[in-house]
Amino acid sequence: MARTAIWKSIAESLEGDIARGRYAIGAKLPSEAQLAATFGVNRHTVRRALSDLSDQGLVHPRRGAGVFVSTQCEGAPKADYPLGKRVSFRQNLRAAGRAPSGEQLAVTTRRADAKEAEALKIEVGALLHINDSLSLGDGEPLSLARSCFPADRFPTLPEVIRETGSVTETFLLFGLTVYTRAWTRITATSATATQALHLRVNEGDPLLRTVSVNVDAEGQPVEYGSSYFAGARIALTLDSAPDDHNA
Amino acid sequence: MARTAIWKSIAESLEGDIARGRYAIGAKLPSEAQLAATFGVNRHTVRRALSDLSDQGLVHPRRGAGVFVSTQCEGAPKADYPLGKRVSFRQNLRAAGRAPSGEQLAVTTRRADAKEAEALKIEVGALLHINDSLSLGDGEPLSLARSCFPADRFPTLPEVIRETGSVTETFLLFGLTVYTRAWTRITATSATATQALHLRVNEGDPLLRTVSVNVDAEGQPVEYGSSYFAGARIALTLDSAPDDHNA
DNA sequence: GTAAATTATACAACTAGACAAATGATAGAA
DNA sequence: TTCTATCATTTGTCTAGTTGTATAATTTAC
Repeated sequence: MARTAIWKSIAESLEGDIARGRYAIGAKLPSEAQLAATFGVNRHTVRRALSDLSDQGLVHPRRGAGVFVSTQCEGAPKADYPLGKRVSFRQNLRAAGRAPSGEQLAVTTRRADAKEAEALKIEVGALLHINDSLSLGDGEPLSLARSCFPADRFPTLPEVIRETGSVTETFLLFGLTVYTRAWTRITATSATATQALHLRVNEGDPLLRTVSVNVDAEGQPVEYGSSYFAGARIALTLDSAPDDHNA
Repeated sequence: MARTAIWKSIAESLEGDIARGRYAIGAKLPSEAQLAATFGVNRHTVRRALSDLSDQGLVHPRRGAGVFVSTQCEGAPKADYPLGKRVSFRQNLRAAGRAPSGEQLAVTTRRADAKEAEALKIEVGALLHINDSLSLGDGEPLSLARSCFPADRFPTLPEVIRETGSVTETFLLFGLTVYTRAWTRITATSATATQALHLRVNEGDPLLRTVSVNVDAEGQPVEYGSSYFAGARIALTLDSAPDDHNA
């Protein structure tokens, strides 16, 4: 009788509910057990349907927590992220037509190791402020970033960045209006379990890793940053027009 | 295929931080709640990780006080991120498909699809010469490159490039001495079976993909290229020194 | 009859929330 | 100063709920 599979009709039903706004973006669907009860089927059948929605990118499950709506329609295109001399995450995203937002993960202070010291041209063991954050575009996690700042130059940075939540604004409050990217290194890596969790991708999925240093007008390093981008959602772009695409 | 447990990934991360000296001996780790927030997991999952470190003797918890580092971990060297060779972006450009050590894979001619036509600013269906090549450094495969050229501008390109094996030289023979990169897009992908074979990596390993267009002095596109770099062996670097082309 | 779809069961991994127990800091009183 | 009470923070423990995975039995479609 059922010429269409049960799971498929369930998937379509849920898909309709999501598209119709019955479940808002970010909302939690009823548990698999509940759905199974209301549809009158086995939990695995519901899981098959949810797996389909998950493949489409409509929902995103979190073990132990539930299944959450990620977007109302599928197939969002990759966001272009220009790497120029002046890089502002928020500006870049707005230019790409996506609403930027950020999530502060941790602000810590510790001593610099050799690599960090070299990049920032400070002494090994000098104090660093470190800001870990997750950046989102349209609610989708795009990049996981760690920025290191020399503490002697930005002594009160932890409080400031906790308030502003933005590196650009923080620099502004320290009177640093002009800074440019000195260099960037780009590599490809695989997502670790925790990275995958934050970026909402699967473990082992390809990530873009950028490591970069920003310098002020005098060429003094002010930020040493390392970011992981979800490879499926972001394309880094280089316009090698010698110009500054700026404001 | 059992994924690595989240708690294990967290344990490894903390272990690395301790080994790297981020947390000194006797230092107090962030509270379980803080760690849970920064890792984006439940406190119990962090506790599972800490319990592992505690079993290893790396840390010791004190109720009401915190978790403290007991010893520096000597085992588990935990290679940071093997960035591999550092190849300057310009070198990569020269090397991409035109290094003398490169290996010619195939030269074909066919009609342009929509994307290629747009990139090269030619008609869809116009003839293209396509050069597939593999470039090596120190005998290691570094990148797998495909370059597309408009056939009407370089009619005899297949023979020429087969002889020279170099795009730069080929351009030279066509009287094209000055050309610059118009733009580059960088994404992360997973290696397919055939790509893995050529690049001598494992299927599914992360790759860097660059797509770019070279233009002549008049801004006319002359080459549309796409390269796959072995993510573990290559780091693309961007020096945003004031735009000097060439050395 | 066979293969696919669905059900059934069990357990592992993770989340959520609540509460108890120990600690560290502060303020006030003797 | 010294002691004490208090409070916020932190680890320890417990219960319950949710998703992930593995195995096997049963029904359904062809």
